[in-house]
Amino acid sequence: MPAKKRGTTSSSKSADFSQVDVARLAGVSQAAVSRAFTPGGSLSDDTRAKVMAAVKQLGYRPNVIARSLVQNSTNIIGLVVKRFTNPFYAQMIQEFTRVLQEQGYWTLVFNIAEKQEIEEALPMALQYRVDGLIITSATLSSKLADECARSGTPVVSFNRYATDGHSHMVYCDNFEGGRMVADALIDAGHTRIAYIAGEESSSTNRDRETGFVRRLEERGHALALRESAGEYDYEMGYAAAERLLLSGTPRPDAIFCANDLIAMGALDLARCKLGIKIPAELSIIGFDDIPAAGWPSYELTTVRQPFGILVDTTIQVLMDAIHDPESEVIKKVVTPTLIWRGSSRRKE
Amino acid sequence: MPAKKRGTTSSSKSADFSQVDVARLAGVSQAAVSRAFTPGGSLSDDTRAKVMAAVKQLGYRPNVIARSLVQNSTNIIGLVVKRFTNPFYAQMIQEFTRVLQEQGYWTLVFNIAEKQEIEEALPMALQYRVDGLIITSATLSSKLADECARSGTPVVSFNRYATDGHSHMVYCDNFEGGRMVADALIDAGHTRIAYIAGEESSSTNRDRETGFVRRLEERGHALALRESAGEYDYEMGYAAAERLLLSGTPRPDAIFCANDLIAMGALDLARCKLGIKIPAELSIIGFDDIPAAGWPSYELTTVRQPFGILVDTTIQVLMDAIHDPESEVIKKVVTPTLIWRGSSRRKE
DNA sequence: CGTGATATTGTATACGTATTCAACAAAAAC
DNA sequence: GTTTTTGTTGAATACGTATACAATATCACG
Repeated sequence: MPAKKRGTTSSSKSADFSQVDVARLAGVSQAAVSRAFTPGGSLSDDTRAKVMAAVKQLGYRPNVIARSLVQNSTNIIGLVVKRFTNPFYAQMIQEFTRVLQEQGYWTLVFNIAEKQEIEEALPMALQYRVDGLIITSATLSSKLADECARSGTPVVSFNRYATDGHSHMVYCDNFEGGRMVADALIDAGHTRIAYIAGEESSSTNRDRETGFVRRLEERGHALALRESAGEYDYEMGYAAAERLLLSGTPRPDAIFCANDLIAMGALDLARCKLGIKIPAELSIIGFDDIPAAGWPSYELTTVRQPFGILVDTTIQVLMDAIHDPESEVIKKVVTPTLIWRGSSRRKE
Repeated sequence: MPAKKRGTTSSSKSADFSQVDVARLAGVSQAAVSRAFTPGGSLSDDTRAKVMAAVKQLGYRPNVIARSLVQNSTNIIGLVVKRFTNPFYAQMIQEFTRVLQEQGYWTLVFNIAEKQEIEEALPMALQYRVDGLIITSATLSSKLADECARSGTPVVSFNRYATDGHSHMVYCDNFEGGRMVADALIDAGHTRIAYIAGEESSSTNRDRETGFVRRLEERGHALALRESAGEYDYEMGYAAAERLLLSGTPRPDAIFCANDLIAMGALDLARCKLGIKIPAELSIIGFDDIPAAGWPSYELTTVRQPFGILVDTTIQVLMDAIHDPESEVIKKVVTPTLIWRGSSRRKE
């Protein structure tokens, strides 16, 4: 049992040892103990050994919070995510935490449901003095962006535009992805082409749709039908497809869906509930290339977001910004790839 | 531009204001500013107003790190997860961060790949002085558990046993879940029953399998075949099912898979590659009830882990432990439910 | 007006670390 | 042998906050 207790309230945590305790036991100064834990700290092998012996004997562990206070750097990155049922984002968190850890950073997750909740979560992240922020599925208000800039906290917007003048950006070329799908469907001979939107207010949806529709028009086609899922999830995609396919108008022969989950919902509805042959009677194309898109039950043609590259790039940009706070706004665009699978007809 | 700069190195962050700055501007003491941010702090309306005016003018934001240092409490919970491709765990993180936020806590994620990495990650969590720890998909070595206990950091093991004498536990009754599946398959008239294991070393796999096999034996049946996926993911399940179904021995008429992802892999292999009719020729049952299990393309019969309850219970246990550090080890077992769907035959 | 209770405020200190500065010792250079 | 360089060390201070304690000011009540 530790020889010393601190704190008076019963709810306080048990005693931890400080560098002072270690120093006393080792017969050196507190500064020496600190230097023993500082890479490149000036310390003789002799005292270092004495310190380490005392450290081991006490089971001392440095207090990162105290270090963060004096060094004004926490080694923590704030990751703001919108509530995700989408495997794409689950995979993202997975990947972000992993790569950040490799670089010696830890991830504090802020989970926001409503768009407006970011107004509360982000100030909290700043209060924790995170070294940097990654924002997915949300856009910073200019007021928030200013606060980040003022506190010197670099921000990278992931898969979103940011026009605030401070945030860096890394995103997939959604516009180009939409164009690819338009070309693919026209080339395959489709004539009644539909689109199912995801979350209407998201820039990803806007860009995918705009690229898609523009390219259709460039090649003399028009969008035959449009429906909105409202969210990027399976159930909403299923329901939207139902509205689309039972609307009474002539059935489309191809649907481009704003993401894979929506596409899988649409595919299941068409195939399982309406008995439509995929792709003979209806082509369906998604966006993201989540793992399930490649499963034999779906064989979903889709636009692959190279998320390994996206994540790595995002973290690289963030690291650069942390080490050079004065740098200009960086903007990296990653090009997606069309992955041909069995849910869409090929060129004849 | 802030009137004052701190730090000397070029890489230091921009100036933030401290309570001292606010106090000077408001013409009060630093303590008064602190009290203005302390709920129930003794302060007159007059000075409070002066403080708040200065706060607003400067754009002051409290430094949670400094507060954590003096209060010896960070309001951060460490969440240790094993690298997850499994949607079940993605959903968990989602849910944990959400509920913890509702309770005023933030989540620091530690992502470990290899079992042994926890030996590095966990001390780090302790260095950050987290108020509590939730451990999923891993077991604490007794050495680590001791360190947590010594530092007074409560630990809840999620869906794992912990015999270290300190960790609390919340888990689903996997043993009972296995029994349910055995009963369901026997009642439906199956005679050649197989099992595909997940990660062999996990207690979840062991319990599901043991419950399953024991119950089979109790009712006079034996396990006809056994194969191991090795991991809890789709690809491994697909491959394991291939080995199982092409092994040359008479084909099983039912397979219980250690989780849904494995089951979906097995189902896709059987149906799409081998052309086996599900459930007429082969019943498949999974475990977890992930969202995709209910999709019309799979209609997977499965054992539902009530993960909302699991998460809520875990956090409740953790909160209790934080507020009463001297409490005995708590162990909560949640009972799963069998969800009947189309991938398995019903009783005749 | 006096007295005690109460509310408000400031001073001083603590939390655990990193780091500057000066002191000193040892070694190297001459 | 002296001077210069280099390497080690401790004392002192700073980081930004919370809080115990003492010192007031305010008020109620007689």
